[in-house]
Amino acid sequence: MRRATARDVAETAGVSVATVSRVINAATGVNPETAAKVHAAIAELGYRPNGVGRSLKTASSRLIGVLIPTLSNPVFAEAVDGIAEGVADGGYSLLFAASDYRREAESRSIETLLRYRVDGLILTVADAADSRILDLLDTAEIPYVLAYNPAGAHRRPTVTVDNRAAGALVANRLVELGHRRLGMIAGRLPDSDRARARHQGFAEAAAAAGLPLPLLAEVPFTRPELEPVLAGIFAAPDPPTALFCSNDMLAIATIGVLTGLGIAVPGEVSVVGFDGIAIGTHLHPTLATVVQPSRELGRTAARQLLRRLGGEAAVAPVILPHALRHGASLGPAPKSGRSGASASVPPVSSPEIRTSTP
Amino acid sequence: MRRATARDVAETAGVSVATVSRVINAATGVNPETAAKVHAAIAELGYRPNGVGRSLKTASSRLIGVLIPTLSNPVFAEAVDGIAEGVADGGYSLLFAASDYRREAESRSIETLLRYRVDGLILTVADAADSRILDLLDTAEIPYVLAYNPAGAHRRPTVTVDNRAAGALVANRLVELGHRRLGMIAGRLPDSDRARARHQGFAEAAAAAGLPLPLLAEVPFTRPELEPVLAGIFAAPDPPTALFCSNDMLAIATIGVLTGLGIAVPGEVSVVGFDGIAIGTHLHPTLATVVQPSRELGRTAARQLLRRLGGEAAVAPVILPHALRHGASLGPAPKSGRSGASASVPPVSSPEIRTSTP
DNA sequence: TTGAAAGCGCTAACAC
DNA sequence: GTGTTAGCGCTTTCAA
Repeated sequence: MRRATARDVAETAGVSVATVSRVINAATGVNPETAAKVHAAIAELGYRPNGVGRSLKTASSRLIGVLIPTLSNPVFAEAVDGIAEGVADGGYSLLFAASDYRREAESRSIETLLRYRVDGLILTVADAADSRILDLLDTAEIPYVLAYNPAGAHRRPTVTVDNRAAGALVANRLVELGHRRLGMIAGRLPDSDRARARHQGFAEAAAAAGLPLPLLAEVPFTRPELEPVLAGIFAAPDPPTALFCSNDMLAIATIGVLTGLGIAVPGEVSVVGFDGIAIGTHLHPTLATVVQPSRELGRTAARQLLRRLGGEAAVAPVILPHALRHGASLGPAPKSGRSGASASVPPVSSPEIRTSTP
Repeated sequence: MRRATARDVAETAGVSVATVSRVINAATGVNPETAAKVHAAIAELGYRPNGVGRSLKTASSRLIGVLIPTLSNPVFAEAVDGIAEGVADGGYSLLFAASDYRREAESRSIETLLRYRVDGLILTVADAADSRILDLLDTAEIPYVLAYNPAGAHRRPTVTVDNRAAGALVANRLVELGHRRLGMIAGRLPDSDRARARHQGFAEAAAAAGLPLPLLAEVPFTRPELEPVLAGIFAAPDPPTALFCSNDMLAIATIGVLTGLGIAVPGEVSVVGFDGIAIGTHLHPTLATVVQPSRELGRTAARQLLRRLGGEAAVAPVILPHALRHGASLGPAPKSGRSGASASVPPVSSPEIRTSTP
């Protein structure tokens, strides 16, 4: 049976389609009796307004496009849950896509979302400062808000934390605990401006504390082969006593591999993650990490976008607070490491910055 | 600047809109030179076909609606990732909604998805056997495939595991380990037919082994208050020595609360979860659980739906294999429990069913 | 308060 | 191989 249209309703109710439209849209100026007839017809026919027809006419789809790297990382899943919450108030629905951290997929997915004529977009891209597709969105004046991507010279609207300060916070905390040889395990830096900002803050703070340049190992975001990487690092002389991982999933995998290699965490090496995924507190050892408020971040991004869609001019970046969560994966530098060099480490003091002030 | 339409492209290229449409849709029977002119015009104008117009004309949106309880549980996040993978091949996009386990939200969200004229739906509902909204979908002949919901007398297409057999598998394994007093912590049974099926299999197998009726505690799916529940259970005489939780998130929370109460896992009580979320193997203690292949489940649901959309008649339910994953949260029954009754437990043997044969 | 009619952007007959 | 045209379902002037 053909789906009922407004025209069918009109005929059944003995009115015109214009009146049906008015009733559906709760417009004023409809005789209550007429409205009742229309409602009766709607119920009788099981009529459901066709949003496609409406979109075509009104040039507004009530759709928000969402693009994130992957739902398999809880940090993004939680943010999307937050976005869904945030846009529901405005009566919007979510058109979803995942890029799997691939830049071509990023452009392709956004193109697809645009074909559906989404009213706006919420995106986590590889690099907010260097993105052809964002340039295109700017040119076409298509409203969007970034999530997680750092604010910067690009002046693009985003909701994020201060990744650089957070990276520095981790380095300073490690220094306080007596660590002198630091390392960072990160997803490929070109694929993540967040990871880059975290690394920058981390390296800068290490330098400021008079430490040697932290070791840096870049791995693919998807299915990273950590075993050879970590085995290599810890086979070399003077290995790091602390590793900062650019996200929690990586940190969890790192701890697993280290343990498998017979390297004690945090006895021989401390591990700190980033994101603060909920499960971290239940791990063994519990995961030390920088917590960012993902659900709130998603909600805020949604709110910002709706504001923009509501007519407000370009919205400013929002920097949400982050915090270092202590965990059992983080401990003091070993007194006698694999290289026994730690005896020469002088005590170091560093500013007590645990939480950013947004 | 107004968005370019096919008409603009036609004028720029000096052809008709019909030709533009043919070029866009890679139709045969277009002179290569003409096609080149059209492509040039498309590039010049930055034209992007309007999917809304197309949908209206073709009565097909190339949209799949997805409704799940929440993305905060990795079991669903992974499935959605799988769905996204699965529908991408067919050129479909995902319209996403979360019900937060609330039945009203379920109906409301599906109604919304239908307004967008999705071509089909992939859903996890509270109860597949008793759902007004599914009745409606059946009546309206709107293609859908359930995910996770058990197959049953309702004869609705679904992709799932044999939840009842899996529940029995857990009970039998517990019996093998000498447990005689079993308990189950579940999300509210009316809100989850999966949890009900798992409970049924669990209770049946316990009965078959001659055990007393397992204790059952139902808690809300969202932010369950486990502390008073568990404190109550373990303050009573003869508390269970093993708890089966209806999902991994609940199991993780349960272990946390038990530990906080000073009850050793698995020393005093064993805990087994359900879902097999990836992180489970990194927990402390590692989580014993029934693994279901979530990503594959999502992919399969997508494939089944596409098949249905491709013209095939009603698709049959698909039962994917499950497996019991051992973990440190599961151990033998304590020799001398809090009640010292275990000495009278006779040795029990049970069938060696570890994996279903789908 | 209600109706008639135009038209949003596209595709698909059908004609040439 | 290409153009003309009707119309998908809806909203929205404009008239009555």
